[in-house]
Order: sequence, then structure tokens, then C-alpha cells
Amino acid sequence: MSKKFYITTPIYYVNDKPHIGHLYTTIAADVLARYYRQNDYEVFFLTGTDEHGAKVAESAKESGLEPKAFTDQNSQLFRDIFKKLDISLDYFIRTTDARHEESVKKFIQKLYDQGDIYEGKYEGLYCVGCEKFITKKELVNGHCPDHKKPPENLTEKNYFFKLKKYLPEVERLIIKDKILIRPDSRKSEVLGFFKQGLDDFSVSREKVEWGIPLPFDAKQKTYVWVEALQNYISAIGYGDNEKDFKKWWPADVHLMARDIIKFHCIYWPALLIASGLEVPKQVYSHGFFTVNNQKMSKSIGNVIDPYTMVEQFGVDATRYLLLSQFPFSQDGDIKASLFKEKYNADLANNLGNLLSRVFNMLEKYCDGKIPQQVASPIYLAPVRELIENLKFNEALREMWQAIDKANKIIDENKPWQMAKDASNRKKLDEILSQLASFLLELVVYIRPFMPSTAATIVGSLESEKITKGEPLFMRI
RNA sequence: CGCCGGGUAGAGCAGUGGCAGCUCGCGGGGCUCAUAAUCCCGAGGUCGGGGGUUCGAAUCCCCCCCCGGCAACCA
Repeated sequence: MSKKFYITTPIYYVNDKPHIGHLYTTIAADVLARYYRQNDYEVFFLTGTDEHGAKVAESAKESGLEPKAFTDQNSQLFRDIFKKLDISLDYFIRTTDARHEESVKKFIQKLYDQGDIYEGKYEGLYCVGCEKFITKKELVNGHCPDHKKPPENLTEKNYFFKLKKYLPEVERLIIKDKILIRPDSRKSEVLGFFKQGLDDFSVSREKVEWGIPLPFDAKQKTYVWVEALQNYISAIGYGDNEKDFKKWWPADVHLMARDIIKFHCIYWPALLIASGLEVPKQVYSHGFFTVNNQKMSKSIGNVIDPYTMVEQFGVDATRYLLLSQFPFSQDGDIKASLFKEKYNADLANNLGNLLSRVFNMLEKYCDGKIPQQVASPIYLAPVRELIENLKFNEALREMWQAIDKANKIIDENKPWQMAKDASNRKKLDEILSQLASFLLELVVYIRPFMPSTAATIVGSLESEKITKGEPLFMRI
């Protein structure tokens, strides 16, 4: 039986429209999913939308829609853009799926039955105008930004999870890399949370309407974070398909941005341990984008719309540009001109033009056929390890250095001069065959990043008569 | 306040003790198979600031400045 690979992205909050950040995580996950599939792993690639909570209910109301209708609409936006970008997901989960809700209830009931959930009080700042708790961070001069009034202190009944009971075990697993947290810097950040001390956390809300009712107290709704994390197990059958669940769990990688590692590295493993399940093998946290050194935000108005990018560059180029520009583990800054420069330099000039050169010469000098079976003269092996370690930009850099070498080989050998003299026939055939072999080998690594580009290249090289064809990436 | 990152050529980044690198852009030259593409050469940095350890520091230690993140829900 082949090996399995279960990879997840966070589920995206439907309150927001899809933006470049959502795409970034999802494309990275897609590259891994495609890579492992082509290496004969059985892959389950999960993404989806997080749909409950007070904010969603509020936004729905503003749009004059019922919460469900609102989430139907916004969830679809995520599906659409993922489809547009060739995301090869195996399952799209919504936290409003009946299956998910049942799974969550089963999970939380178990914790309650075994005494890991207890009744307590939640104290917080409550704004009467908003009808919800707000955080200190949201306050402007001590006032609610929407209602210009100071919030009042209020307590409500909540249920709490005995996090503290499980902290030592979670910490031990992290230290021993049983839960591998990467990059390393994030691991030390997480271990720092333990040093600062962590409290039991609330798993329910009384004043939230739009959520999954607690099975043991229907007046309370499950706190969205607790419920959201469980998508990773409900999607693969926790509670309703033991066979599938056993097959896929534990996750091989939970992929996410660095803002939510605490939930994934501490709360989530603790919940799993409490319910007797295995912990995820790896949590990988990638960086954030800034745009012109500013945080991407709606109020600043610098949010990059994925459709605009796809319209300008095309699907494959968008995938390439997002993953090649910065180290995956670190933050990166996007400037308006960067993508265009990189598109022209890497895709049009280097790869695109190399293809035109090789295809054209095969057509002109070799009657559209690859003359011989020969080995590629360019070494590409390190790419594999780089992809497996999620060093996407380095993997791509390695591939593009190989493309440079191929261009150099052409210039050094000057096939167009060889073609003028029949005595060079053998050498000319050999050089062009080598280049074709190189492209076929390169395409294997390009495929996870740029699936349709890879298909086009293979299609050209395997056709009856190779022709120069249309340029793959036009300069812009 | 606390905790975690980051600050290296015009731009984006690599480089964790031994002559400061890569890509893009820029300047010059070559080639003509190719998408004004490609190939060669070159200019450009007191490695955020200050102090210390060391024969030697971008790299280790201390202090400071700036940017980003976490602290009950924006990738």
C-alpha cells in the first residue's frame, strides 16, 4: 500500500473576501499535495470555510441576509477562486455542514462526559450597543469605536476546557518534535507561551446565536475556535466514518500563517490528547505579506485581489510569483512593480524564451523530432529536498539556475552555426537532444507549481512534430 | 510592560566566527536560434546604531533605535 499524506490549510473565515493571503497558503498546500501525489503518495488535501460566530451573524444582518444564505454566498467565493487557481483539493469543508456539526458535538460531549469541561464564568468588556464582548485592543480611547461609549464589565456563564491538565504533555511532545513546529523560530515562540503561563480556555459562548449548540447545554454555542479546529478531523470522518478517519489521521502537515500557531500548537493538541487522539505530525507556519511595508488591510485599501493578479499574469504565473518571491518561512514585502519584473525576468525571458529557442531549433534543424535519447546534462536533484522542506523559493531558484545553464549551453555551442555545416550534424543532434531531456526532467519539478505550463511543455515535446508554437509567457 | 521575529548594494533576499553573496534593475560589450529575449564584463554595501568578547564579528554577548506579529477568532 502506498504511503498517505494528509495536508490542511486553515479554514478561512467567510466574513472576509478571498485575498492574496488566503491564496498564498492554499497554493503552497497545493504544491505539496501535487508533489506528493506524483511521488505515489495517497494524498488528502483539505481546505474550507469557517462560518460561525458573532461577526458573521452581524455581517449577514448588514447585507440583509440570513446567516446561512450569507455564508453560502461567501463560501462560494472561496471555492471559485480556488478552482480558478487550479487548487487540487480533495475536500472542501464548511463548518455549517451537518456532518461537521455532528462531529463537533460528539467530540465535545466526550470531553464533557469525562470531566474535562467544567462550568465557569467569563468576565469581559461588553458593549451594549454591539451586543457583544469586545477586546481591549478594539477600544479607542477606552470607548467602543462604533458606539463611542465605554464598555461595561460583564460576566456570563461559560464552559471551560481543562487545558492546564494537558499542558505538560503538549509541551513534552513539542520539545521532542513529536509535534514538529517549523520553522524553528516558531517552535521557540510556542515554547515561550508555556513559560508565560496559560489558562484553561472557554469553549462556549452564551450571547452568540450563530453557532453549534453545546450538546449538554443548548443555550450555549460552541466557541468558534474550538469548533473550527475540529474541521481537521470531521472532514476525514471523525464520528461517522471510523475507517477513513483511521486511514488519514494524524495530519502530516497543518499549514497556516503565523498568527494562529498558538491555537494549532497548544489548544488543538491538548484537545486531541484529551479525547485520546493522536496529535498532528507537523505544524508549519509561514510568513505574512506587507504591501509597501504596510500591513495588508481593508482600511488602508492595499489588499491585493487575486482576480486582478490572475487577470494580469495568468494562473500559473500567479502561483509562481507568490511562491518564488520570498522565503516561505518569513515575512515578505510586496511592491507594485515586483511581480511584473519577476514575471518578465523569470517566466517570459528565462523559461519562456528558452522554450521558444529549443522548440524552434528542433523544428528547424531536426524536422520536429527529438533526435536521440540522451541524459540531461544539468543536475536538478536538490530540488526534491527543498520542496519537501517547504523551501519553495529555494526550490524554484534552483530550477531557474538550471534554466540559466540551459540558456548558457545554447550560447556556448551555437547550434545555429552548427546547422550551417553538415559535418556538425552529430554534435547538433546531441546538443538539442540534451536540451529536450533537460526540459522533460525539469517539467517534473515545475508541475506541482505550474500544472498547466507543465502539461503544455510535455505536450509539445511529445507531439508528432515539434513546432515553435506560441510563446508561453508573453512579456508584459 | 511581557513574549517572538526582522533590519545586509536602488529593490527583493541568502549568508550564524575566517578575503561580503544571489536575483532583478542599472552601465558597457558579444550573438542572432529566440518573446528588444540570450551570453560575457562592470558599477553599486562603513552588513540599523553604540559598546564588548576574539588573532579575526554581518555572524557571539550587552544596551539602544526602527518595522512586523502574539496577548479570546484577518493567510
